[in-house]
Amino acid sequence: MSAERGYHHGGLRAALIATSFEVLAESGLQRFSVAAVARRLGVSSAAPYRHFPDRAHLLAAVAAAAAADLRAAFTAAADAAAADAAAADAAAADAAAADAAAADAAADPRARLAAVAGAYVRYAVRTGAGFPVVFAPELASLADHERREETRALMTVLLDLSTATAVRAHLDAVRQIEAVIAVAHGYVSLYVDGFYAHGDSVVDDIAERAVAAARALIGR
Amino acid sequence: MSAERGYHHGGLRAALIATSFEVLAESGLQRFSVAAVARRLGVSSAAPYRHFPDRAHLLAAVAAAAAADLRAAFTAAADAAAADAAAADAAAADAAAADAAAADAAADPRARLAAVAGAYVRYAVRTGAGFPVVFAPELASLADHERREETRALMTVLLDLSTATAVRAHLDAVRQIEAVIAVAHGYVSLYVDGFYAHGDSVVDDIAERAVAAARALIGR
DNA sequence: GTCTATAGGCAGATAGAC
DNA sequence: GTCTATCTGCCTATAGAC
Repeated sequence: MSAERGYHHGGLRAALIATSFEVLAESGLQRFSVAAVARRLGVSSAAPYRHFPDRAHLLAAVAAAAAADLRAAFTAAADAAAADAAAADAAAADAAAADAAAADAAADPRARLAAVAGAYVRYAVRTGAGFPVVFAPELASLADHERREETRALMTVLLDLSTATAVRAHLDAVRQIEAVIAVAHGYVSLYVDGFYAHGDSVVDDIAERAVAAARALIGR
Repeated sequence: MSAERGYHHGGLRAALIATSFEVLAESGLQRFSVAAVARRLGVSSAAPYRHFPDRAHLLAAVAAAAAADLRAAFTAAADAAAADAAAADAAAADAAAADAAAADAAADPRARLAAVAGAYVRYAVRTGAGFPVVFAPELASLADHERREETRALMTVLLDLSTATAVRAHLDAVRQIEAVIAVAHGYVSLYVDGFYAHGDSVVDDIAERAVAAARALIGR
C-alpha cells in the first residue's frame, strides 16, 4: 500500500505512532521530537502536522497505545505467572491438574501481581513508553477520550490485581500497586539513565530482580 | 563580597554549581542548560565558559557535590534511624540506655539501610541531582578525579550499610542496595515526572513509603 | 497529503572588546 | 573575568506550491 520511504498517503498516521515508540526508546520523553520521527520515516518535518495538530497530540496518541499495550502485557504476565506456579505446584501430579489450576484466575494472586513488575520493565525499556509517558502532565489537559479510557482501564486492571492479594483496605491496595510500579520503574529509570550497561541480557536480569523485589514487597 | 546580580568576579564558579542544583530541580537533567543557570545568576550566557570548558564539566562538578551530599545524607539518616529504633526499644527504660544503644553504629542495621531510601527521596526531589546525575554516562569519560573519588566513597558507604545486614555474599549485598535505590528512585522518578501532585507533604509521604518498601525488601 | 521554505526560539560554544 | 555579538544547529509550527 505505502512506499517504504517518501510518500505514505494514508498510512502515515499509524506509522507516526509506531515510529514514535522507536524515538522514545532511543531518546526518552524529554528529547522526543516530531522532527526525529519524520526523519526516520523519510517524510518532511511538516508532514506529521497534517495528522496531529502539535507534538502533544501525537504523544497523547502514543500514550493511549502504550496504556493499551501495558494492560495486555500485565494480564498476560499475570496469567503466565499463575500458570507457572500451578505447574510447579503440580510438578509431580498429572498435567490435567496443572491446567485446571492455571485456568483458575484466582490462583496465586501474589505471584500474579509480582509478574506485573517484570512485564513493566520489559515493555518500558523496549518502547520507552512507561508511566511517565502514559501519565505525562503535559497531556493532562488534552481532552483525549481514547487516552483517558485506556488509562482508566489500565488502572482498573492493576487495582484488581492488587485487591486480589487480600489486602485489608482499598488504600492498601492502591499503595501496594504504587510500590510495585515504583520499584519496577526504578529499575527502568536507572537502566535508561545509564546506571547499568545496556543489553538484552541486562534487561532480562533487571526484570527478574524487579519481580523478586515486587514479591518481597507484596509480602507474606 | 559579590553582587547579587551582574558581576561575580571570583565567586561565580561556586555560584554556578549552587544554581545548577536549582535548575536541575526544576528542569531535570535532560532539560538542564548552561544558559538557564547563567540567566538565573544574572550573568551573560558566555560567563560560565570561563569556569567550565563545557556543559559536561559543569555537570561533573555538580555530580561530585551531589555524591558528597548524598553520602552525608545517607549516614545521617542511618544514624538517626538507629537512634530512633534504640529509643523505641528502650521507651520504658532510662534515657542513658537509649543513648548508649544509639551510639552503637551496629544497632539495627536493617533500619539503618532502609533509612537510605527516605534520605534519597528527599534529596533527589529537592535538588534534582540523584543517581542519574551522579552516574550520568555523558560524564563517564571525563577523568574528573573529584567526582570519581566522591562516587567511590558514596558506593562504599552504601555497600557497608548493606553488608551490615548480614547478607550471605557480596553479590547479595550489591543486589540488596540496588533494590533499595531502585525503589527509592522509582518513587522519585514518578514524582518528578508528574505522576503525583507536587508539594512538600507529598514528598514526605513518598519518602515514608519508600522507607517502608525498603524495609520490606530488606526482609526478615 | 506531502512537499519546500521559512519564521522564531533556544541551546552550546567561540571571538574579541573592556 | 565578564561583557556583547555571533555562528551553528536543532526544534516547533506555519504558509503556500504541487
